Amino acid sequence: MMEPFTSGTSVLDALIRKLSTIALLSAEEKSAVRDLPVIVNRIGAQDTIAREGDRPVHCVLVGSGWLCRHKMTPGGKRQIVSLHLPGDMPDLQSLLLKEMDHSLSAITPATLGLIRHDHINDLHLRYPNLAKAMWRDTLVDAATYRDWLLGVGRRTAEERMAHLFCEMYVRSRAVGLVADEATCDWPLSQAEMADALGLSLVHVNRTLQTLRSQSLVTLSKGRLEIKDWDGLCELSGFDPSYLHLIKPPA
Amino acid sequence: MMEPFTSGTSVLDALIRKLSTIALLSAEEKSAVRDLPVIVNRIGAQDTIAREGDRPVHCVLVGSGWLCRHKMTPGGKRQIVSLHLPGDMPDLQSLLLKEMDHSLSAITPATLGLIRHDHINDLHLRYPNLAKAMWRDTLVDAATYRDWLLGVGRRTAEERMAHLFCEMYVRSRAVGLVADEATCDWPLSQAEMADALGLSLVHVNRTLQTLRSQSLVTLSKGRLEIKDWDGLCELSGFDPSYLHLIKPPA
DNA sequence: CGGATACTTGAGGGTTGTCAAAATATGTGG
DNA sequence: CCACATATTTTGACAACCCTCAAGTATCCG
Repeated sequence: MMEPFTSGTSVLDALIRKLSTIALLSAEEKSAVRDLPVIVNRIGAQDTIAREGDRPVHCVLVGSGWLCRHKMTPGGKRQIVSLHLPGDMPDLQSLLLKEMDHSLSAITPATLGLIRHDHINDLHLRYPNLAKAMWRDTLVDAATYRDWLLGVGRRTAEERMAHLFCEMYVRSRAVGLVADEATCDWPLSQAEMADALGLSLVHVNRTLQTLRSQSLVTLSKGRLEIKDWDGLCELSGFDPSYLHLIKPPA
Repeated sequence: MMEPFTSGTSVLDALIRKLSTIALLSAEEKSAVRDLPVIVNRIGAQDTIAREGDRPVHCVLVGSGWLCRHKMTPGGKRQIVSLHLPGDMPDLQSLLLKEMDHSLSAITPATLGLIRHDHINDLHLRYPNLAKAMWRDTLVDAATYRDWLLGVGRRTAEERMAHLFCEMYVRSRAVGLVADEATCDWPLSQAEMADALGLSLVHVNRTLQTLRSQSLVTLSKGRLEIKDWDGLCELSGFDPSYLHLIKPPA
């Protein structure tokens, strides 16, 4: 499923594919992205890439695998604040926010492209439209936070979980990770889902069972299968406009 | 407390003051901001400035008063996702995200400066450093969302409320709205606090009483008085680094 | 095959929500 | 400046959703 990258080209292709879901790029801009100097790195599941307080000098580009950003309370309770798929640059903000206010870790084994800040800054000077595309990417991130806030604050456990399934499925499909029509990767353990949804592990397990019993989804062997898309959307109130995709899902 | 603005100069001064809390601006850049064409507008408490689905052509700059961004579930439950003080540009993202994915409303009567998108774009072309400052502003916004997510997901009602008091007090002070040492404006009704904290109105009332009974804060006549700053920080686990202020609070 | 991880189930309790109504504050027109 | 209407805060009672603790079962992986 995840073939190794021998050079940086394919991780950069993932970036181009991702940016193309939210902005129009010219051929010249695409080739400028492909020419970025990038260091390819592989990391294991659960490895941490950057911690709260760090001052990264690279931006991380996801080539394969899922990543998450998370924060902890002083009491040790963890909240996952975002999930990241291939093509995402989960710490683009470190370009301008020097000190990490959260941590970045791998959910699965992952291939990363490390791109030095100065190379990105240089790219932005030469291609202002790419700077805009990346700014827009951080704004879509923020829009996603807003939606998660609405979920954690005002949606029931069932609605919230259904909504997360909808979001990750649509995002996976947007970047070409959905081959077979109604399934996508789902590498999150129930404990990780709990941290992303602001629920306890036990309650995640029970909520999942009720979704299964309504024949909305199944989850097994790291795959999510959506059995009733309309039902899921109906239940969760999912509306993809907050993802600001250029080509809205069908 | 809120004197009227006869021209756009003072609303733009608020913007300069705000941007200066998160970025260094040269004298030339400041005067370029002051020269922005701006339409000054006054609105009443609870008025809505932009709704989900709108496509604004202006950015809104807060001159005086508090604003909030909010979203609703299909079932009609509301979540306030951010609060905005004078100097903030709460819908800067509309420059690049054409369609609003949330609504923007006034908490109090407010003075607004409306700045056309093309004027801001033009400013960014001429002063790339100002573009960076504004991008940084949107990233601090995102950092604040992350913290609110941690709060709604993993903090108790008491911790969450105490944390909000800490945040708004520090932000008020950063932009010069704290004269007298331990108080600031607090125009939120308990119903609005409920929507911001992801709690019910009744529970907000009871949580507030326990904070009061611990002599941590008092709230009356639209003012917040902090009686025990260290206690509040201790209880809520407040750490202002997520606000990314250039000059951290004392 | 064995140990670790992940998932599942049960029981009971606590934080928070809902409903309803009373008390207080706020605002406005006469 | 008062009187009344309205909004806001407060209180009580009860229920629900979700959490914690604890233990058992399945699954993965070397």
